[in-house]
Amino acid sequence: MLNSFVESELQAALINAGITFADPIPFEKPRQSGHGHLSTTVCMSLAKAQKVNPRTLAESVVAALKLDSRFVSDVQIAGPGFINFTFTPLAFQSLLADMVSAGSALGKSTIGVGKKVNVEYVSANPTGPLHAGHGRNCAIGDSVANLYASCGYEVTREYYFNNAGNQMNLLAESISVRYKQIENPELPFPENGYKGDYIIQIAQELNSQKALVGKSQEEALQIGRQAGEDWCFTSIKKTLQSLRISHDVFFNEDTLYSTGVVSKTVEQLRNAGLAYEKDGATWFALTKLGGQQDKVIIKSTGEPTYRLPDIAYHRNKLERGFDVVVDVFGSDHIATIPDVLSGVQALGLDTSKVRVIIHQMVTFFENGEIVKFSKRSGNTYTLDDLIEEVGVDVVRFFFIMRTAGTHLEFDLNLAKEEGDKNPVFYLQYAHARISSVVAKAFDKGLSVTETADLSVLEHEKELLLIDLLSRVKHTVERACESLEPHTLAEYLREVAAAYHVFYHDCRILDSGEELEKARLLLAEITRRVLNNGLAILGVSAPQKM
RNA sequence: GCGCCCGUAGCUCAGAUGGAUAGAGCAACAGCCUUCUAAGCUGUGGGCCGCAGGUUCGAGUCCUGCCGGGCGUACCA
Repeated sequence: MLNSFVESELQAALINAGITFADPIPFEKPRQSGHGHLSTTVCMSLAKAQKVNPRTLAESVVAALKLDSRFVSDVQIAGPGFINFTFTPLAFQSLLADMVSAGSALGKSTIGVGKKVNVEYVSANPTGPLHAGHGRNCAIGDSVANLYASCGYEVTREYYFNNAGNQMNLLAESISVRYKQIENPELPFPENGYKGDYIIQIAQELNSQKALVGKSQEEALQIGRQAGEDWCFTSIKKTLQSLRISHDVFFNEDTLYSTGVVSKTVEQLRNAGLAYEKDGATWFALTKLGGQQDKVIIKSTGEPTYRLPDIAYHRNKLERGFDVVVDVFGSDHIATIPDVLSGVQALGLDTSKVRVIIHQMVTFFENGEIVKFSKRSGNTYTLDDLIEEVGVDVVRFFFIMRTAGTHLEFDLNLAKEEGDKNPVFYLQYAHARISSVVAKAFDKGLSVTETADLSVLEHEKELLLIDLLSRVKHTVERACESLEPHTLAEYLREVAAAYHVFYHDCRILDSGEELEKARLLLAEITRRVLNNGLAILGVSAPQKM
């Protein structure tokens, strides 16, 4: 980035002025072109502590500033105390040269090297196919995992497979009734049972295999339950596969019981005086930990509530030695997080390693109308349906392009539009355009030459593009650290826009022997940035469109 | 009631750690292809950044209180 030409010099100048400034120096890109290429507000933010006028401080800093005039052509103090820098084309060319020599490491960071991160996402209950709304969790989680990988972390992608608990009983019950209804259609279906057609399908399969013949009710439920779990697991995995998502670990909830982690956890909470019996249930004394109210962790029926296995599961993840443990949850799970973290902390584990992404819900719109989906009504709009309708690239991009904290309006009409209105195509088109030029250059015997003379790149649009491209690593790091993949999507849109402008104003092929090579290389670097970025978002980068 | 999230252009949304005249896409209007992909580019119009205080040299951004919407607030997950 352009910062690199002035950052250490500014530090030195500040020290020279008797000021030690531990934080990184704040830089920003001025909105107005008259304010140079880069700006710093460091004098304004330091002025108060130093009890000096910010402009005066800026003047003494600038006076002490020893900059390389090959790279920096102008330094101005402006407004209340901004220092604005203008750079020479050589500075930009040098940034581009760095990106060329970075090779396959372009846009990759090393901030996570040697660290292990676990990203848990999707984690939908195996009680049915993934529905369209699940797509947001899938896309966010997978992109975050990709971001961590791009930053050098060793990433474990994990799916918490909730195959124990009440909802599985309900699944078994639903299948069992559908099975019996084959003989006796009048039999009432459980009011809160899973009403989707897939339940009928599973029941019919069991029937055709005669799997329940001669079985007791209890055995039948068990078989139905397993059949349901298997069906859902297969269905979910298939959907994830078409979304280009592959988990390293499917963590089965029931192993928390079979390995005794759950009972051990209850025991520890009891010993710590944080669990007690009341009304036949076991309660978690959250009020002792600053919570609003105590919560049940084992029901009077003897079954645990979701909190207990969740605590045990987080304990398990932390004990596996991850430096960072990321959870991706929908906002409907928001209440559980503080409870679980309190529990984990009470067990003596370091919860500062846990980072939670909470995304808001998704509303699907079509023809200006809200489309309502109810998993249990049978009128299920599945993620498969959505993928089939709009394509994987659109699904992944639409779910990632907004900040997780806001409600997402998924415009199905826009998503289905295969043209300029659709924001995904804007990015892909830029990539395809570059690929096309590179291919065309190849046809005329010209290939991308990494040793091209970059000194011919002086056009304003070329410099703007280079400036933007040089921010790729920083953007990836920031998106990763803030767990906000949408900032990468936004960045890529800017890159595509800057390329389109460059492409429009600066002819590449036949622009002159040296210029042609240099511009072709610039285009290729842009292509790599787009390609890598799209890969992080799980979107394909087509050669042709 | 309480907790968390969100209120920015007609619509959908961006707005780095507080910075200079608040941005993009869509929609509307007007231009640009005998030349590398017009799925592109350029221009015009469009705003009490929910409201009211506060902190600050400076607030869309931080604090408080309202108003409006969402999600929670289970011996469901």
